[in-house]
Formats: sequence, C-alpha cells, structure tokens
Amino acid sequence: MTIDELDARLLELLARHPRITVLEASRRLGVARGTAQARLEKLLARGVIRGFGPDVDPAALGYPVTAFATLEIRQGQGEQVRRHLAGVPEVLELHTITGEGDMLCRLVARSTADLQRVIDRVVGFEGILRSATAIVMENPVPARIIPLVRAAARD
Amino acid sequence: MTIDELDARLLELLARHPRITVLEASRRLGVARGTAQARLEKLLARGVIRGFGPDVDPAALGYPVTAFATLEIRQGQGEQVRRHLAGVPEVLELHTITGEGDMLCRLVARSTADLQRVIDRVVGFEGILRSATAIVMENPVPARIIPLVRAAARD
DNA sequence: CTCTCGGCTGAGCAGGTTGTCCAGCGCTGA
DNA sequence: TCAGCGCTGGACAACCTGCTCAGCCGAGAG
Repeated sequence: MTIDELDARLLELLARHPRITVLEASRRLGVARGTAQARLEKLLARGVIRGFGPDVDPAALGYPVTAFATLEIRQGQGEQVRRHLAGVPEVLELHTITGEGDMLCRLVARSTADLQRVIDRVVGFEGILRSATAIVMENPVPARIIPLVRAAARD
Repeated sequence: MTIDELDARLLELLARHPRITVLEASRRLGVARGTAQARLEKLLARGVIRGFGPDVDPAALGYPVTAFATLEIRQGQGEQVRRHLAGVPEVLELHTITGEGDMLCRLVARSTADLQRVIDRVVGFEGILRSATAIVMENPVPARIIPLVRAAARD
C-alpha cells in the first residue's frame, strides 16, 4: 500500500529530470524497461502520482507577489464563499481550516499595489466577515516532495 | 514579455493532458509542429514553465493530514530556523511572511496524532518562540494555475 | 516604397522511444 | 509441490523528437 525503495528512486528521478523517458529511467535505475514502466503505471493508478502538469511560475506570468489570506466566514455561507473564491483567478489555492479563521487561501498579484485590488475582490463578498493577509517575502523551502518520498520509502 | 493566447492554450493543454506530445499538441492547437515546439521551448527558457515534475499526492504516500503552521522566530535566528525546517521531510513548503508571525509552513503528517510528533519536531528548536497550527479540513480549490494563465493572456 | 527580420508553415530524415507482446526465471505463500 | 507475481531480456511496428530547409507573410526600418 505504500512505496518501496525502487518507487522512491523512480519518483526522485522523475522529479529531478522531469522530461526523462521511461527507457532512460530504467537504465539509470538498473532495471528492465518493463519494470520501470510497470512501476510508473502503478504509481499513476494508485494516485501517488497525480500527473505531470507543467509547473508554471506565477512570477513569470507577471504575478510576482504571493500572499496568504486567512478568512473568517459568516456561518452557513461556506458554499457561496467557495464559489466566489473559485471565480477569482488570483486565488491559487483554498483550504478550510481549524483554528483562527475558517479558510486560508494563497493569492498572487501583479504588485503590492495590485494586491490591494485582489484582496478587495476576495473580501468583497458579504459572506466574508474579516480577513488577515500575510505577504510572502522569501521562500526558503519551495514546494518539495522528495524528502517526504524518501521518508515514506523508509518503512 | 508576457504570454499570448497561443501560449495560454498550450499551457492549458499541457495542464489538462500532461503526457501529451508536442506533435499532438500542435494538432489540437491547429499550428505547425515547429511552432508548438518553439513556443514550448520559449516558455521553458523564460521560466514560465519551471518543469514537469511529477505531482505527488502526500496522502497516497501515507500522509493524509495537511496543516499550516505560523511560526514566530527569535530575532536573528532566521537562518538557523530555515536550515532546521529544511531538514524536516514533513515540511513541504516554507515562506517568510509579513504580519502576524514570521514564517508560514505547510506540513503533512500520517494522522492527527502524528501531527503532534511533526509539530514537536518543527518547534523543538530554540530559535522558534511560538507557533500556531491550522489543520486543513477541506481543499475546495486545489492548487491551480489555469485561471491565472487565462487572465495573464488577456492583455 | 522596398528591404530585412522574425515568426509560422509544411516537409523530410535518422534515431530514439513507446506500447505491446513473449518466454524464462526465482521467490513466496498455500 | 505448485501457482502467482514480479523482474528480465528481447523483439516488433508505430510513433515522436530533434534538426534542417525553403517558402510565405506581416511589421518595422530606412
């Protein structure tokens, strides 16, 4: 139900050399092509690998500012708020959370000034009572998965 | 310096059918193969597409619990804290932020009980003064980029 | 107005890769 | 002892990639 060492090495190879072919991967892993191919298919079938979507950099698209907004929602307005936020392109991700606030979303904007526009649009909805924004300055650990894959393979 | 309609459609195709070939993409876009290939290369060269890394689902790896932790750091300890957190596999992402707290990180754990272990490990470092954790319950808007790509292409 | 540049087209070619078979082998559990 | 399962090594046709080339077209420069 989990992954083994070979799966982990395959995932690492794919993460490090995204455009690698199955044949080349099998060579580097020291296994037959059929094996690498079967492993890859199983990882996809099990949902371990969701896909190979292009990793697009919002900054290169003209949206260099990232922020996280914590939202407090009026009771019973959750569904409407979700739909509202899903309609804002600058909302890249939305979670419902425990603790302070009810939702957490990741936003991008063209500039800090533009961030105001985005936030106004985000909170300009009657179901949203309050919001707190944190602007991202640095990203010391960019989204990563390999260390976790290694950890998962170790059992 | 930004992207045009054709770039946007190519990005969408790649996002929707990640394993599509350049040839097939050119057919669906109604352009010559060379054009699709040149566009893709430019998107990669400009950094709009960072790569095609496998999109790994932590839940399928045995880490179904996601949380966000806001950390307050002791003055001048930033560098050490970053290194500390970079060494924790369950830390998938780390940002330095403005506003309440100094850093925000995304964590995963094997269970809510296991989350305690992860948080203990995260905050078990002298440079970290306080932390507030928000557990993710739902993810109404999973990480997405296409709406933003559309918006970026519209100018 | 004419020239040049950049981007797109359609085509071709060699070489590598994919999808799909197959037979054989060794380990594991019944 | 046997069946199942995963891995190996090999084979094949179909397909895609990287590369090159000549021609076409619109935009901007002179």
